[in-house]
This record gives sequence, structure tokens and C-alpha cells, in this order.
Amino acid sequence: MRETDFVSGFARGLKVIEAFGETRQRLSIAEASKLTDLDRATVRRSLLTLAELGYADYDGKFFTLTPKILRLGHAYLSATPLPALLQPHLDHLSERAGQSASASVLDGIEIVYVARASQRRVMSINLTPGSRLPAYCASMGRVLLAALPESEARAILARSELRQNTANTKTDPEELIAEFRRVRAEGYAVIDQELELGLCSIAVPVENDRGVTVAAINIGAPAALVPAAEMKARYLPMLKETQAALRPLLHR
Amino acid sequence: MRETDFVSGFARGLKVIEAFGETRQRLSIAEASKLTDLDRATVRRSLLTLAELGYADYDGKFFTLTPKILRLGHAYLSATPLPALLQPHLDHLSERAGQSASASVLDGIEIVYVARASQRRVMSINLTPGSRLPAYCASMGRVLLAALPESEARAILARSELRQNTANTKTDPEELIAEFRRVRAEGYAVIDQELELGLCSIAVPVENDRGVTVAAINIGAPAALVPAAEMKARYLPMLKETQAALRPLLHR
DNA sequence: GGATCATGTGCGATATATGAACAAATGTCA
DNA sequence: TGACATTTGTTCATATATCGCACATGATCC
Repeated sequence: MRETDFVSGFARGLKVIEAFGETRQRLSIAEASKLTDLDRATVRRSLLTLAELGYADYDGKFFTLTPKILRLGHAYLSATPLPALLQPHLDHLSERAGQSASASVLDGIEIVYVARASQRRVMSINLTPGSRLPAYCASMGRVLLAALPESEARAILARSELRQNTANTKTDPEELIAEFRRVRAEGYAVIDQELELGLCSIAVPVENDRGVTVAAINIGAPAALVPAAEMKARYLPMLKETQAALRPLLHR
Repeated sequence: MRETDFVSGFARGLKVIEAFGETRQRLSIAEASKLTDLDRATVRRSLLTLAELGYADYDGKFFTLTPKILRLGHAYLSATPLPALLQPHLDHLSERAGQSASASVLDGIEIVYVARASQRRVMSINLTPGSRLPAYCASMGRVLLAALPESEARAILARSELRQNTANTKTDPEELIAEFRRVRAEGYAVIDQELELGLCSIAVPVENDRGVTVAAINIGAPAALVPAAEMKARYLPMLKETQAALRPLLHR
């Protein structure tokens, strides 16, 4: 790509949108400038552009994103066949298991939920399509990382923070790499309260008709109801069935 | 705003992202150019920028959005306190009713789901936060339109397509305006299979502590289980309770 | 092989980014 | 309270980058 094939005004604008993350619903020009490391004048122009287009509100002091911004992400969720294709299978899975079933893909060091069928809520955080979790300590993340060449998986671990969320969280890269080998060999990953106390989950990869892993699906259950040791016996068979049902549906 | 306070390269890029709507997962440069009505060279630069930043994949012929694009919409969902604040109330509502409960806000002629607690799936389409429905034929849409000054509601109806989705769908603007008056007076809206056969729903506004409508919440049920005539008696009391519980929590 | 369509590129006209300068608002401290 | 220091938003001139057109090239289809 040539230098002139890059629209830096666009790139800067996207960076400004992403600055509205986490708890930052309202940003002043100066705050946005600090967060994005862009010049105040530049950020101001981006924000005013967003406001002019209806993607943001401006009260003269603070900018706030409007729901119109959801169109951007929704362009992906509705354009990609994956979520719609997975959804009925997740519904079925969730009903059979009596637990929540989800699907996610990898984006950098995180997994991104693309579809979900939830029973009652077990996690403290609210997962919806678009939600993100660190890959290293989520069952679907383990499956997706295990599908990568080991060098890439290592690179992702190196970029990850590897926080000790609970006493169970595995944070040693070598231990994680060894676990990826086991996942690759046995075809599933179980997480025993590594992300959050009281939550167990089991995941398997979803492969397309050429055997390439394109996503992961999982079932999550309260540890009090289903100990980690029982996850495999209870849920792996139905996850494998779903996996087999999906394979011929996924091309390219 | 001055002319030079607008970054047109940014605006053009956002337009390109939105071109990936509906069934358009893969776009060539020429296709994107037609959809956005932008010059091919411009679209090409925008798409290459998206690819360079990891928001899109490029196989030399077609561009595809990547899950990274979800960060943009998620910046809103996680930054805005509304979804997180509503979620536990929707969970509770959904459990009490034994039906799906949702919350949405208005964006132009559409409602946008910002939170949802779903029981079994009753609609053919899969609703998640970020999903959109035309406002004129959805229960939450009726509530949100009824909260606007009548001139604005009329303007939105004028811009809407007013499709006859089912035999029940109201498409006459005057009839809809009259219904908005009733909704305003009585404080709730019921939809009897106007969007999709077999689906009824009832919605109430969510107001902040100053009485301004900031969202709507609803309960949807299969018409076979709960006839429209029974929606009010069954669900309005619990919707009103939720409404009252939310009011003091919403400021500004 | 010619017509049609899609993509890539060079260039002049035009729009944008930059950093400094200024004005206004806000915070600080005696 | 008042004076000073900081922070923030805005404007400006100009160097720089982008836009859109026109043309060249490559693909595809009768």
C-alpha cells in the first residue's frame, strides 16, 4: 500500500471513537486529546464531525456518543453470516444443557462474543454480542489460541496482561502453552473459575468444511451446580454434536 | 460550526463502514463506491485504511469487516450507563413475566435495542443490543414516538416507509398519531402482531428524574400464549413497577 | 477480439493537519 | 478576595495530504 492510500483523518477519527471506552461516556476535547495522543485541534475537528453526522451529542463542553454509533458495529454483526448461522444451534444447545451457550471469535488478545443464548445470568458482567474477554483465561479463548500456530499463540500471550483474576487463574505462559497442546489434542477446553469465582465453562472449536477454526462455542455453568470435573461428561457430547452439525454449513 | 471544522475524510470513511449493512459482508471497491455514492478512488483509500488498521480484511478483491469493528459500537454500549443500569431490572422483569424483556432508545426512524433479557426465542429475527426495528410498528417505538412533540413524530412518520408487515400493521399516519395520543394519555403501548405474525408486546416509557423519556422497556410474548387483549392485565403492572424503580436512578 | 466492467495511478485543485498564539475559563494559594 | 498559574477551547497561516478526475491497465464475458 502506498503512503497516499491511507486516509489519516479517518484513522484519527476512529481512534477518537474508541476513546469512548469503558467508563468514559462524556469526553471533553482535552480529555479526548490526551486519550488519543492527538492534537487538540485535530480531536476537536473529529468530534465536531461526529456531532455533525449525529454520531455524537455536544453540549458545548462534553461530547457523548449517540446510539447511531451502534450502526457501525452492527454493520458487522448483521453482515457476517456467522452469528445468524450459529444462533439457532446455540438456542438448541442452551435449551438442552439448561445453561448459557455462546459463540465467539478471536480479535487480537481478546475474544469477541458474536452470538449468545442465555439462560439465567451467572456472570457478574453482562455478556452480549460485541462483549470482549481476555482470551488466555476464557474457555473459548483457549480453544481459539490452541488453533493458532504456537508462535502466534506465544506472541498473543506476550501481549496479554495475564492477570490473576482468581486463585485458579493460570498466568504462566509455559503452562498455558502446554494447556493449548492438550486442547489441540483432545479437542476441548475447560475453565474452572479462572475468570470469575463460581463460573465454569467448556468450549470446542467450530471448524469450516476445510478444517479451519473460525469460531468457538461454549457452555457456561455455575460451579456450585456443575463442578468443573463434571463439565466434560455432561456437556462435551452435545458440544461435539453441535460442532459436527455446523461444519458442513461453513464455507470459505 | 465552520466549514473547516469538518473532517470529510472521516465522514466518508464512516459512510463506507455503514455500506457493509444487511447482507453485504463482502464488498468490492466498485460496489462500495456505488453504495456510498463516493468516488472509487476515495472509497479505495478508505477501505485500505480500514484494512491497514485491522478493521477490515482484504483478499485483493473483496473487503470484509473484522470483529474489531465491534469496538466502535461497543464504545457506546459500555460507555453509556443506561444498558448496565437497565439490565438487572430487565432480568427481573423477564423472570417474573416468563417472557423476554427489552429496552431500546430512538435513533431517527428506528428503535435501537440497548439491553435485553430473553427467555425463549419468539421472533424470527434475532434481537441483540444494537439491533434495529422500525419505530412505527414496534411497541417501544410507539412509546418513544409518543414522547416526542407531535410535529417531530409526524416528521419521523413521513420519513418512515410504513410497510404493511402483517394484516394488523397500522400504516395510516393519522391513525398512528391518534394512537400516540392514546399512548401519551394512558402511558403504555400494545402491539398485536403488527411487526410479525404471532408476536404481541407491551411497552412503557422509562423517564428520568425530571420526567424526560430516555428509553422504553417492553415485554414480548407469543400471541398463541398471551392474546393481545390480555397483555395489559398481565404485564402492565410489573412494567409500571419497573418504570417506577428506574426513575430515581436516571439523572441528567 | 471488441465491449464492458473493475481496479490502479498521476496530477492539479482543494481541503486538512499542525503548532503556535490568543482568549476564556478554571483552579490555586496567600 | 484578588492575583497568578493552569488548563481548555478556538483561531490562524501555511506546509502538507487528500480528493476527484482522467487515463491506463487488467479481467471477464459474449
